[in-house]
Amino acid sequence: MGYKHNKEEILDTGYHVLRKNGYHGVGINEILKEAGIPKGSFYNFFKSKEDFAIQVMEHHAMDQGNWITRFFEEAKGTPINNLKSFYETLIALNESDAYSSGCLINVISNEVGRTHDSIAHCANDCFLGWINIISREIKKGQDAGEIRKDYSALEIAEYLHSGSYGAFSRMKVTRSRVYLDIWWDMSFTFIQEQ
Amino acid sequence: MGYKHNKEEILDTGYHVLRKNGYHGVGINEILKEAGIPKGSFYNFFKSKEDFAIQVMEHHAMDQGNWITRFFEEAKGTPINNLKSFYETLIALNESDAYSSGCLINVISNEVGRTHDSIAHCANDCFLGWINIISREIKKGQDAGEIRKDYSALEIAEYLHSGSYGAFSRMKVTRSRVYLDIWWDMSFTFIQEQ
DNA sequence: ATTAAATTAGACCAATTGGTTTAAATCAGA
DNA sequence: TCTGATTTAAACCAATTGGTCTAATTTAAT
Repeated sequence: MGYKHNKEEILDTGYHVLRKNGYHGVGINEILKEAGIPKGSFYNFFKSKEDFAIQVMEHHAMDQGNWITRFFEEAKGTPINNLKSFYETLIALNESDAYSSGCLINVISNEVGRTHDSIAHCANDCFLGWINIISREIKKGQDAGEIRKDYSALEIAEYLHSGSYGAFSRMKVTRSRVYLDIWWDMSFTFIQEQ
Repeated sequence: MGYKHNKEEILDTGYHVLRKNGYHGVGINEILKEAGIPKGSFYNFFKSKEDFAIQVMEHHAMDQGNWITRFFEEAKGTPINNLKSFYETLIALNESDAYSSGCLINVISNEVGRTHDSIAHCANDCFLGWINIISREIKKGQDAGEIRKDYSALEIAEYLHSGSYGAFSRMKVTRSRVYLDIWWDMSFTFIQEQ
């Protein structure tokens, strides 16, 4: 049967609350209330708030990583078209909260990346995981002659990652996807084989 | 003679402290201690912490805007080379704190852009100011035949802004400029006239 | 020199912070 | 069914949070 509460659901609540409020923007008590668990359970599962945040990040990174992998597995188009629709989907996902939140890892790492080494390190690991998956599809695009080869697949993946994250940050202050769309259009023009 | 303390020096301290710790990562008392002013003076100058943060952001945006303007005025090269050395300088500026902080406006807006509308709005205004200055140099580059013309100067400026900010976020979690360098190299390859 | 406004100083406040503690309840395995 | 570990529950803690308040001091203008 198991106990009343389990880590997964606390991590899930944590994802939503931290993404919206950031790390210092929300207290443990509010997370507890939101998740409907007592404080004793929380400190039974997590040794500190920082530990909690890291586990939330890792959990989300895994979920998201699986989602990206599946996306490319199931995608029916050519590599560059799959990449285009991947980012289009990623952008569209932000409509649900009026383009106000952005990526959990980006929010947290920008906030406390300087003061919490372990969180900065964890964030980078999360990013690298996603970037590696995406770079494989880029490699396919290069092999198919769709994507330019003067930069490596990994470099292009890093480049797309940086670009999209900057545009996501801009999305957050404008509450609109227009800069993401500019980024998307220009990026895919730039990386295609001439 | 004026009173003992003035707003400028409090705003200056605020810039450094907020850039390092974020908005919720530092309390007013610590800012007060750092700036060496009593609480009464603070609430005489600023009506709230949020008001303070906004004024810090605006003050920094103006300083930085003047610096960018002067940079291009004094730059001796062709437009695209001026832009290259501008971003190179911007990146190099982050060596002093081991690439751990990044841009104040980016940090604050990512942290509380969702929960503090006025801060999000202010951040966007700050960005637009800088982007406009940069886009004028891009326009010169287009007129000189150095920069591609299939996107407007403003679009390219927005694109460079997003890209660099994403790379700055990555800088923060890796404590290194490598992704900024990748971004720099690729971006200038992409935007140059073919 | 007088005055009113601005500034300085810091004690004070209720609310909240992350975290600890203790005890009861619940579980899986022998 | 007994046992030891895990989980639940919430009272409790010192420290800190953003902010208020009052009084003293300093300033610039009259």
